[in-house]
Amino acid sequence: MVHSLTEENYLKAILSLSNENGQVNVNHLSKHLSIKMPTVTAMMKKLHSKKLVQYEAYKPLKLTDKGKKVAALVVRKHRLTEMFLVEKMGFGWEEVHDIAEQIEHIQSTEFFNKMDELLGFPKLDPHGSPIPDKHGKMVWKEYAKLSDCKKGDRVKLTAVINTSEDFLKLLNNKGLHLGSVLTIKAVEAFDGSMVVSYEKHTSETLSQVVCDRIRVEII
Amino acid sequence: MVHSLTEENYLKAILSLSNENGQVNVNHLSKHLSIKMPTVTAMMKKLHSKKLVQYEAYKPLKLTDKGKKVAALVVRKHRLTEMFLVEKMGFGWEEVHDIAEQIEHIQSTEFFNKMDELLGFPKLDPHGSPIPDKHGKMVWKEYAKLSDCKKGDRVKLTAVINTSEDFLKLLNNKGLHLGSVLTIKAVEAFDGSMVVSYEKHTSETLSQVVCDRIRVEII
DNA sequence: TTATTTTGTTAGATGACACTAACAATATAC
DNA sequence: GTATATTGTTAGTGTCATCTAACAAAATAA
Ligand SMILES: [Mn+2]
Ligand SMILES: [Mn+2]
Ligand SMILES: [Mn+2]
Ligand SMILES: [Mn+2]
Repeated sequence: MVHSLTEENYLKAILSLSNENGQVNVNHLSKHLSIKMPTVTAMMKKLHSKKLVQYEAYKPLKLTDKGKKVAALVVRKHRLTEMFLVEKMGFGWEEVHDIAEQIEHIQSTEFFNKMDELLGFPKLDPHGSPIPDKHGKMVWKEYAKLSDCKKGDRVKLTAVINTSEDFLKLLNNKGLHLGSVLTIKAVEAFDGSMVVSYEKHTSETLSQVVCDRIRVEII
Repeated sequence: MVHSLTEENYLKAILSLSNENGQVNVNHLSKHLSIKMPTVTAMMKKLHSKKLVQYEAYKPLKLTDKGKKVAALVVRKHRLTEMFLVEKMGFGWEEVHDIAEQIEHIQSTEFFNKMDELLGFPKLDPHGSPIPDKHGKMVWKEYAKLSDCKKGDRVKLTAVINTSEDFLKLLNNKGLHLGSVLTIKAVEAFDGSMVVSYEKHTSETLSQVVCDRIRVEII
């Protein structure tokens, strides 16, 4: 069966909210999608009747296995697209999310399989997030938040948890990218900001909001 | 202003019908799009109110200059996409139309400009049709129909007027492609079929329906 | 020139997806 | 444990793009 662009966006949103927050309710979803709650409720009933979502009034939302798979396959198309745009078309990692948000709804398995092949079957997208396989299987390697690290830690930047243009441009401006190796020189108790050094940068300050969205491997 | 996918498809259809048939009426459009006439009438009123189509009840349909430009820019996106799929992604010319039909509606000028650049600003798509420029300007070089040629003519295949998978597979099966140089050995008066030779093929028969859809340059 | 066929319009309905207003249930604060 | 705030549902509307049924105009044939 094929699903509408709208349905795909709802399913993807539920998957991503449940990955980051655990529970998902109508209100979260409503805010995340900028769609009013009554509309969300109506769509949940529809997706429930299609057996994509477990929905009971006033209870938290859950994807069924079927719904999880559909959502993961949309995520696959999104992340393959972002990778293709960066690796094969020369876009910056800060430019690709909005385009991928549209292309993820193209209906053509050959198109995405060709991307996959041309990219050499990548495991991660340009922001360090895992690309689900053809069956919707996704392996999330558990990384640490930069904001949870301590003074003196040496860490490698492995993923970013926000793909907005503004956030990624900030990282570009500071010369930070996936693979950057940082040393934490100080953690400010007052505002949670960190002073770090990496490559040619001997002392850069990152605010807590920024550190919260950066994932690292401690090395 | 931005136009819906549906509106874009109507505008493109009017442009392409007026290029091939001269006049366009509600009935043609209805058949071309497989959409019932009352729906087409309603959309013509809407596009008229947006000043994209000149519409008066019972009169033939005409694009305004504004409508022509919008339509041509959709055609540009379609043809750039087809070219990109063939040249950069390794698809066959028979596989790309349906994918391009979807991707032509992606909203991102940078995406299509990047394609254009990576392709080296091509003038023609994989089927020999001209790619409109950024302003919607399209130059149609006037080619002859193969079916209008005479016995003894030597011609170069320059374009195909149908991009259905079945038609292009037939050409693939006969080893015909853009650039093939054919010699017309016979024209059958009975059914309009032609016997031609080219490359390693000393004698192939092409039916009139096929010859009608092939454009050539006489050399 | 009248009859028939083809083409086009109007009217009314539907499904998908959004909204606001009003009310109801659940969670939190006092 | 009641009061308040938050979250969620129901009911009723609206827009977009589609449809069918019925009728009307224009083109074609007899
Ligand atoms: Mn993204
Ligand atoms: Mn999307
Ligand atoms: Mn095409
Ligand atoms: Mn299209």
